[in-house]
Amino acid sequence: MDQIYKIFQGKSIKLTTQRKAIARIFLGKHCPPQDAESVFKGLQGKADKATVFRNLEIFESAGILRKVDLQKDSVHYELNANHHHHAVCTSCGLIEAVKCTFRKLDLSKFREIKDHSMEFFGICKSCAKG
Amino acid sequence: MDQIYKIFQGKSIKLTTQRKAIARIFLGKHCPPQDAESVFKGLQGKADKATVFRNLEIFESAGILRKVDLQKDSVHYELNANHHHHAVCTSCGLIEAVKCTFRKLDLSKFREIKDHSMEFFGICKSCAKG
DNA sequence: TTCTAATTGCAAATGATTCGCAATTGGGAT
DNA sequence: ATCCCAATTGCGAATCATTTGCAATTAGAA
Repeated sequence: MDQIYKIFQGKSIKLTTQRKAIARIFLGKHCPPQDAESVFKGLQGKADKATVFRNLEIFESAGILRKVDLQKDSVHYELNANHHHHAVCTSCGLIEAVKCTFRKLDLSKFREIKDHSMEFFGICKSCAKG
Repeated sequence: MDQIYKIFQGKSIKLTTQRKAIARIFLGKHCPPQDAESVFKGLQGKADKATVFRNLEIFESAGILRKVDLQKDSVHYELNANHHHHAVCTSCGLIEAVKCTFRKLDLSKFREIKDHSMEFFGICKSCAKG
């Protein structure tokens, strides 16, 4: 549980009960990327939805969470640790974690790359059978 | 100009004036990824915005366009040809095309990968100077 | 414990995208 | 070339994710 406090260490963010509850959700084992709606539901009334949106953004700025783009209608976030990517089944939504195979690239117009996304879309074995 | 007709060849999509106008935009030289709003503006009244949304989706299903995720608030599309990726300047929005450096990966739960995204976010040289 | 700036909840505002439906139109059949 | 009809369009209203204003609450420093 003090994993939660560790997360906020050194960040100038007040430790509100809402924030602890939100962090707790992302700290769950194998927690898949979450959007505001799913976090809000997971909170079962422990925080307002606007508060969830506000904090997802704050957590991202603080480096606690990172944005994940799964080509869904809403923005997803996950813990910013154990850098990896995702394969998403476009049929059932299943998400599998994927190692990063990113190689150096040379860009003529850029000074510095700070982040990158790399997601894969396809059909999982289970849906392929159906 | 008949490049436009070639695009629709073999697809069961009616060649409306609106669709030709939309296609023409994407066929422009070095056309960066466009969202519905920018396409709509580019059309200067030649099509309704709902028509733009509908056709971007139809074009994508037909394999004419592909979705690009630039971590902006709206969905962007570009011509589905010359497979490549993007580097986006998070300060000024500049987009540079990037070669695909995607390597094989092994997925345990997937039968088949149909598509992938890989975008880079950073600061361009011009913004770094400012 | 007190104080104050940060944070929250609520409700209203935005902005992107979608939908319903009547009017229009492309393109095959005649 | 003309007719016909399903596909497509324009318009406006609806939806959905996300943001914002503001008064009430609260964490944490003094």
